[in-house]
Amino acid sequence: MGTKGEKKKELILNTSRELFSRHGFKGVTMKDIVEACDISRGGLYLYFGSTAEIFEEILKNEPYFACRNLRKIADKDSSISDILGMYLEEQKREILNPDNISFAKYEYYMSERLFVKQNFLKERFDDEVKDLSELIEEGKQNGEFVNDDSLIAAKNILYVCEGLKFASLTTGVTEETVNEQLSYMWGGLLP
Amino acid sequence: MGTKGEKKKELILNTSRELFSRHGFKGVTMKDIVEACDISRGGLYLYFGSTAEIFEEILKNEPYFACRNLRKIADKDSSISDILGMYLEEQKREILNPDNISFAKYEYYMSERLFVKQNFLKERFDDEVKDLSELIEEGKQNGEFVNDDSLIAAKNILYVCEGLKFASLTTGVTEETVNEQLSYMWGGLLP
Amino acid sequence: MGTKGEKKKELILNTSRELFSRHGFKGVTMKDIVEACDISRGGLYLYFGSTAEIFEEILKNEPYFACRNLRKIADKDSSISDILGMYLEEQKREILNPDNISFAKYEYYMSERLFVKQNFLKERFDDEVKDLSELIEEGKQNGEFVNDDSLIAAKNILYVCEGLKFASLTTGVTEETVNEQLSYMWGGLLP
Amino acid sequence: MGTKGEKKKELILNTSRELFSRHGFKGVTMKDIVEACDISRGGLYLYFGSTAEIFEEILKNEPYFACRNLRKIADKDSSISDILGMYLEEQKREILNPDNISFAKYEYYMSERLFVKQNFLKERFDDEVKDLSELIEEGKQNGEFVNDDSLIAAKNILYVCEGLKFASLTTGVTEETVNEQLSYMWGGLLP
DNA sequence: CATGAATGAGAGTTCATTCAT
DNA sequence: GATGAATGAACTCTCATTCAT
Repeated sequence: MGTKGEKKKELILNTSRELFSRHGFKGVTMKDIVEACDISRGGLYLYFGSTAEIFEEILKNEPYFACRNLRKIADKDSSISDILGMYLEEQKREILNPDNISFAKYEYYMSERLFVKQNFLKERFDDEVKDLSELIEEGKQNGEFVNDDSLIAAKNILYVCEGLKFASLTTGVTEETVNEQLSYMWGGLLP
Repeated sequence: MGTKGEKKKELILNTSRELFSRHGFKGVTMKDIVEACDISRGGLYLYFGSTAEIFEEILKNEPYFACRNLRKIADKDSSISDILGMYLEEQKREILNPDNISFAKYEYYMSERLFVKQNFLKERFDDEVKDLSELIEEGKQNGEFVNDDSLIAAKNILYVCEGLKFASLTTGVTEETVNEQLSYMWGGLLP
Repeated sequence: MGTKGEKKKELILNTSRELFSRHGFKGVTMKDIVEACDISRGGLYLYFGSTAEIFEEILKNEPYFACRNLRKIADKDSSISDILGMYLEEQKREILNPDNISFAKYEYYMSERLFVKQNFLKERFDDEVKDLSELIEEGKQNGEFVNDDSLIAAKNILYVCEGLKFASLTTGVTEETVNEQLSYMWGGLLP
Repeated sequence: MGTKGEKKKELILNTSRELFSRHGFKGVTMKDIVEACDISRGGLYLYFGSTAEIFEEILKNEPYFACRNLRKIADKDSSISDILGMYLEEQKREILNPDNISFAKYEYYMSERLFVKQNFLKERFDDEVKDLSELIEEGKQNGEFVNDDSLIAAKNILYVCEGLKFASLTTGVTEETVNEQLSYMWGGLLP
């Protein structure tokens, strides 16, 4: 169990996550958080000094790496294709639903100009590439997939998804377009 | 020659572009622009009603490297592959040397996401898709390329490039990574 | 025919009257007038220095005194009751339709604190009282009306109408209420 | 005793009332109030969001002299006529000695006319009509008064008084005029 | 620890008024 | 005369942040 202080911190983080997902990073003020949490202004400042601080904390706590997690929850007898299919389904969901903290995340890194060689986003991305490429490699080993370089293929999938996510925010994408693209990538892996 | 009003507008746009490049979209206020342009508060409002309005105007004026233009400047005896190669070279250049205002652009679309739907970005993107798919289709007709659906392939190229551009600003990408991805896409088109 | 200058002045006054009727006195700015007249800012200032100046000019030009005018346009064989009936009809119309310059007029005198012994409004009101009382007196002479003091009766009618006009702006009045009140006053005059 | 917040609110209302009385409704800005109260800009907004809000609150707090109250303080053996007489005396007093804030009140309702519909003024007026008509009805029952419809008669009295109050601020009214009108209305009730 | 009233800097916006052309 | 771009003062409103209780 957590102390009272930990519980309040928890409350702040959970509530703020909801707000950031809905309104983006810059769209949430300390005042908004105070009101949504129904705590006092001073109370919030006891735990966090700014929205950026809260946001960073949220990002650290984010359960990331859908690919690795997927393998854990997948049935014993799921094929690699099954797992990749589930992964792409999840990506599709994220692309089509813009009320997602990942957009606030991008916004945050854009506006704060936190472009550093080894930043948080990069770590996550690299992890994701690694695990996805291992998945594909495995599929290649057991004959499900055919491709030259699993690492490049994995990156390709992630870049396309990234591009689609951005497009979904700017120009909009239809579900059909997403399906087409996912199928196209899929086609590049099959024999 | 431009009228006095046009010159003032020009001044505002150029100065603002500089500011947005340096401080991002949300980092620039109407007041900042007024001061940087050394004009009066009211004077600015004669031309633009908000930073968003100014920013959109700047984006509209940004030169972009259309596929269509390439065909015009290409040699008579260039093959379709040559032209596509040039196009991808240009994309690579853009990915690896992002203009400073690109930061602000992504930031803008991330944070303003609820307000944009039918915009000029979409138009531009659709044009680009159309031209690129026609190019690929032509390559298919004359046997240079092999692919099922030129439209989907064109979109794929553009989404990957978008993903790479975005990544270049957030996580960073090496030239090698860009090369790999462009080759990978290229591979998907060849017989 | 008027000179060019007089025509422009005319244009300004007519257009402004429309605006004041719709938006009240304080609801109209010099800018509004400039735009509605489609003239230049400087042009307006050549003729009038402020909205108050324009408004005063409009009030001066107002064709007032409905009672006296009514008698002129009434049929030869109209009875006094007929004329009074028409007069009250007109009052009713003004009470129920708040898009009327008379409200702007009150607003103006309220906000400008132009309460002077012998002001414009007082003159008009006194004229109205005089003519209306003469009308009633005439009705009394020819046996249509019965009342003690025509002057007091005339004032009564005007004060009730004033009260109703104000109520129409603040609490609202139904047509039924207006009818009741007009009938009630009418009843006080009949034998 | 009042809480600290209530005291501050009190301070704001009292100070604003003074300002509105002196400068009218439109003549007072939030800034003026802030300065007069010697509080911070933000501090004022904690309590009220606009001058209109403050003004409405002031009007709500204004004591008014209800017919109902009169009956309570009247002698046991006062006749209905006595009570009505007292009521009209009070009205006369109000007409001839308008509070300074009355200017602002009329100005407010004149200029804000589009935004008000169901408001407390209406409630108050309706209450007053009800009580006054009951009084008259009672007088009719016991033979003191003779009239067709007590409700209409009550409204008539109130509209005349309203008209007189308004006139007292714009064109001015003499005590004699008020007396005449009150007598005239009185005459309409007597047998 | 916790509160929430209070602060004050600063952003946005409007408009009367001027003045070079 | 006529124009309309330009000015700048003034006002509204919001928020991060502090601090007495």
